[in-house]
Amino acid sequence: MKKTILVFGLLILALLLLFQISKYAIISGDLNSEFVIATIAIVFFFIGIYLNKKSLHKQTNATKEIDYKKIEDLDISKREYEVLLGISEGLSNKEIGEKLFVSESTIKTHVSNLLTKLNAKRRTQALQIAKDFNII
Amino acid sequence: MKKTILVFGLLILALLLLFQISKYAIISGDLNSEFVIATIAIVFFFIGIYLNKKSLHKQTNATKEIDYKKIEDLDISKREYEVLLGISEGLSNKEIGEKLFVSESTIKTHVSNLLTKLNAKRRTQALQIAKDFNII
DNA sequence: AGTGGTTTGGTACTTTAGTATGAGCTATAT
DNA sequence: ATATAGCTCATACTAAAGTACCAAACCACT
Repeated sequence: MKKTILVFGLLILALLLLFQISKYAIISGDLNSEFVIATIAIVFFFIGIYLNKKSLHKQTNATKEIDYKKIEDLDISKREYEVLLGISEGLSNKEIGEKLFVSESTIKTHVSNLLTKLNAKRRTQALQIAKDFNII
Repeated sequence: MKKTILVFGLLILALLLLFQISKYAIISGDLNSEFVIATIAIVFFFIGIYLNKKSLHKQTNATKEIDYKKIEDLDISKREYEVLLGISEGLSNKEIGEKLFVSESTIKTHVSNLLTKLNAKRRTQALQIAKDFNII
């Protein structure tokens, strides 16, 4: 939000600056009006592209970004979240245990708690729910 | 490609038109130069936004589209693909069977064949691979 | 020093998942 | 007509996954 205001502020400043430049240029006859207008058109054309790319990028990223607040709301601990990531990579409990240097029993406990917190019956369902919540 | 050429052609035409309009407007003194320049700036600003939005939209859709050719390449049958979708919804074999009106045994067969074709050890891994291949 | 939350891990058990194999049934292409 | 491929289903089995319960160790906070 603050960035948007800043960008538009700079945009207005640039616009005013171009006004003055073009006025003097046309009056003094140093440059012809076509050239000034073409320059302005091109500059604003690319400003439009640039701003749009930024805002669209934010949107697409926003849907892909992880909702860390949701993870907290669901009361999922750091370790449980690591296990969830392991599941999303298609690993077995044993493999997740090896990756995190703990026993398979521990992973089972984490998975069981995760399923309760995500209100899922299976790990595949947990993945689906986690995706809906944008936490993976 | 053809559309791009058309759009840029129209863009150039619009530019030329604006040149003429602005020239006459400034010479005849009907409009002041600030107004003309501001109009041009705004018009091209929005043209930039519009064109960018279109091109970006195509890109984001392309990456999300399902690669049906890849499904064929992997030799995945229609029924097997339906089972894969069931898995991605987090359903159990039994639930997938109920959804497709076949027995759990049948689903097990399909799943087993799917895992072989996707070169996966588990259904969760199959999901991960299927996502990489853009087939779900 | 005690409390609460997290992490760890074990046992014992039930439930799913997955494999291997065989077999019957269709539609379709040769 | 007879392969061929896909879909169906069953049995019997092994391997994971998941539940329930318990308990110890740890860390941060008061």
